[in-house]
Amino acid sequence: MLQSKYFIKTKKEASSDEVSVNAQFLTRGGFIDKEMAGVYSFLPLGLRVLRKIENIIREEINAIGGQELLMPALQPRELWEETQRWEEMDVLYRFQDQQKKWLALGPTHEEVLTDIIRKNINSYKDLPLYLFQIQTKFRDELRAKAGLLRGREFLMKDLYSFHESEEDRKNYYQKAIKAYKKIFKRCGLDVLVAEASGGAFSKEFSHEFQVQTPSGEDLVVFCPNGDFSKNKEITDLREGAKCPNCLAHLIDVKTIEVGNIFTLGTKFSEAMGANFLDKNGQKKPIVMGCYGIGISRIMGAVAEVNHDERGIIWPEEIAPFKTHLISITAKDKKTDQKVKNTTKKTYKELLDLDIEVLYDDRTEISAGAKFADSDLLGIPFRIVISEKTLAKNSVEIRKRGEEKAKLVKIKEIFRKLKI
RNA sequence: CGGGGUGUAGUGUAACGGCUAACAUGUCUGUUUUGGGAACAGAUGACUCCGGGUUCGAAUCCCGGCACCCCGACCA
Repeated sequence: MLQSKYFIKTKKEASSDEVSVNAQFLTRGGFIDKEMAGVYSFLPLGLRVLRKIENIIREEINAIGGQELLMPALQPRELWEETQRWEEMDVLYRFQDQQKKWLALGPTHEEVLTDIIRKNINSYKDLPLYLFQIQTKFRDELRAKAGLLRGREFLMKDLYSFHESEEDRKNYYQKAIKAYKKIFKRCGLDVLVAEASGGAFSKEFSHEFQVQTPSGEDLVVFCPNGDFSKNKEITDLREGAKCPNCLAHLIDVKTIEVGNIFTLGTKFSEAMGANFLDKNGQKKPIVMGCYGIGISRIMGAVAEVNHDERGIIWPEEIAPFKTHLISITAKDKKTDQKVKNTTKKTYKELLDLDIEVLYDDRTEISAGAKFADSDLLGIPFRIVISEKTLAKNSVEIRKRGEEKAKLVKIKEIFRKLKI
């Protein structure tokens, strides 16, 4: 991608009404654009990141049997009344259409999917079944805040599982935990898997996937040995208390919740009449589970956790590009032509090797400005080609986040980047 | 929803109740420059959030609204 043609407008200064780190860097880097409180556009650069996160999730959920579908955001009031949530859910966007019919904008999709299931599933032979979607959710938060961390409109992956028995559901729950761990690892996030309240759904605990960071809004108490981890809302234990399992001292940390998995049991299937016939011809409610991941929130969380004073440091798998190729103009025209030619050639070779590259081909921008932009964008590898490097028949490669750059032979970089 | 704060060119800031609302940055045109946000010259860009009021006179004071941010509550 040629940077001169690409829609990236970086900003030197952050807007004063955004305080959170993720909003500041994502806005300054031209990843997102704020439309109103808790509502953002994803600009081309930011969308690349979002899509990468999406694809990681898609791959891992497919790997545990998930089948992707897409449900409507626009939903009828009647469906929500079946589960009492039309009145109960405070964050539900409700509005009337031209014919004065009440509609909702989906904050979650248990109702819609349970409706689909009751219309289509009747037999134990169709179970288990795992359906998921990646879709924009709408929640009327009284206080949207912290950039992408708590929006009123945000991208989420929601997976729902349907089972014959509670036992089968529990097995799948464990599978989901494993898949989730993989997903977050690939996104470059270390997560704590914390027990939390089952909410309105269940007396059983749910599990939250929590990223540690001082800017988090949740509080998790955990054991450094890894055998205790709970959201503070369900425990009285605090920092310094002894771990009930190993007696080590517990630690309090602030966290951002990036995923949460719930036991639904038969709450929705009973309320909405989603039943199946078992082997003995007995009619039973379908046993359900649900599993969410905040995709846009992951993007924000990564920025919160992974940055320095100059900008974001994207983990490789979700970076908008793998390499940032920069050429620096030389004084002498002939030399400059040589620098440009070498850079162009390198650019083509990277493209041929399917290595995603953003080529800063802008000519009227100073070297310093290019470097500053590069640090702000946070692309994992920066390759600089200039008069200096060519004199040594080399190019410079630097990993974002590391201070020192290395001079390597041009051919070397392809080998290095292939890893 | 309770509490607090802030609204002035795209962005960041300034302006005693009183001249044509200033400076920086960005953007555009030229010249020059290119290893850490270069220099000069010129240009562009604001119904000072909206509505009312006080006043000879309001960006500035008062009232109402709206928007945004922060703390708390809330968070399938």
